[in-house]
Amino acid sequence: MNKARVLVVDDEKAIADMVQIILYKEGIDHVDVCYSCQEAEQKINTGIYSLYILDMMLPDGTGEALSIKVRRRSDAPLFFLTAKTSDADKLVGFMHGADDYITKPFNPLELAARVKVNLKRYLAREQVPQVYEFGHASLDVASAQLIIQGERIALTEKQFHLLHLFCKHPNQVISKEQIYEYVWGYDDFINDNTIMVHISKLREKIEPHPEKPIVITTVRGLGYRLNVVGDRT
Amino acid sequence: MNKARVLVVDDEKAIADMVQIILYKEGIDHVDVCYSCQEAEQKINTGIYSLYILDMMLPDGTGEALSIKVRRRSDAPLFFLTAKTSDADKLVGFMHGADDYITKPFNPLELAARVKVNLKRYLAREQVPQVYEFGHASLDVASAQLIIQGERIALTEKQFHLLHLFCKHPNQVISKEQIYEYVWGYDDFINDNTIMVHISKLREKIEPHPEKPIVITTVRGLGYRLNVVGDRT
DNA sequence: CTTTATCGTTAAGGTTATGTTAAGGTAACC
DNA sequence: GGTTACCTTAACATAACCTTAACGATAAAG
Repeated sequence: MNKARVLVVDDEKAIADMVQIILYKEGIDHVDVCYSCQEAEQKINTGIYSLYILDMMLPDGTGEALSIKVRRRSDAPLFFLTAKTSDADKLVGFMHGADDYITKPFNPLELAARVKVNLKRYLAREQVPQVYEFGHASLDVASAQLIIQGERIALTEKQFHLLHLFCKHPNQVISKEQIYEYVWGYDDFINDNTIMVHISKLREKIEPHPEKPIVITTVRGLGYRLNVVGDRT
Repeated sequence: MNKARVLVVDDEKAIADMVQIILYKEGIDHVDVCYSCQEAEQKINTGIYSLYILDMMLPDGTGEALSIKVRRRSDAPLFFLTAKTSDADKLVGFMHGADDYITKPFNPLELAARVKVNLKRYLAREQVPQVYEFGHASLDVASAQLIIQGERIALTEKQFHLLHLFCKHPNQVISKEQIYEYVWGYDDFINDNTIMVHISKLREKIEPHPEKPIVITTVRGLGYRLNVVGDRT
């Protein structure tokens, strides 16, 4: 939700700013506001937004006209803001292009709830399968499998958790205490050696030459490190 | 839109029937109506609906409880009907599971518009396959039958839901908790072993060599996985 | 209303993969 | 060269899993 970007267009500054504040309180940091169609069109053309809130009546155009431009750039959810006086017949037409509509004056909590529902649904759709790349291999988290040259290799539970931990913190030295805490949990004490054995078994699967590890290297006295070249964390 | 099926649950017969008529006028022919949770649960479990409209307060339960059961079977849009007196704080919580909420008394045109918007979006993205293919077999969802080399094999209810869950998330490790939640639900506690027995019986039907499973493989300590690509474990 | 069949669950016994331990070995650092 | 930290192999114990069979509930058939 935090990476979502919302555009609010309303010529009444008080309302536009209020919407911004409401959404900000809901943890949506990027809320852009503008007060005219002209301004709005430029921003719409960037296509970076995950949700649009458009007033129906603007001094230099209509929200409906704007919505058409939005739909050319994006299929993100689109809300209309409308005065309560507008007759209901119109709303059916408006809803054709919109995902929701809010009548003024509106309940801030309702607005927030509707925005969040739509954002969640929209953002969920673009979630990609989580795959970490490192060196010549990659880890498919969903299936708990290693992928090396297209071949899928099974991992045991401990091996998977171990590798998953490394993938979450690439190029970082991870101490045995951290490993122990993440993979085994707080309660039990286990032998140092247990970790080493598991590292060893893991290296058999991911290292081209397990006797000379380059993917997971040991850092004496500190821990282990997963080496990733093109690191995008 | 004509193939859409909508379920309306409200103990006030007048309202439920009115909703049915409104939607009928909009060209939605299949609108099922029921007046209690008990009735509703049976219909929900069929999972055939493309949209749900649930009253919050029912004589034998809450709409929220029903929504949980809906979400186990379907990700179709879900509306809440609520009395206007309900304070707005609650609505935020309710909206977590819902896609929209309507306050009574409601504007028929608004209801129709909201339903159509959500149906359109859902049906457009849906393309829920009626038949899932995996390995040498496939699952026909409509008839709850396995198809192996043209031969149709019956599945029991639990076997079907189990396999359906796997088909929805191919190549993903599914934990016993997830299986339990989807197939059995929150209410009861069941033995781990129950799941194993059902997996076993399912394997008898779909595996070429049940003693050496390749379609549904177990991932020790994590769960089970349906393998749809030609990979071995 | 009784019988039959089906299905889901439980219990028991067997199997195996997996994590751990222990022991001998190797590389790094002073 | 001695000490420390780490690596690897193989054996072992066991938790996790699989299967069979029996039981009880529920629905269908007689």
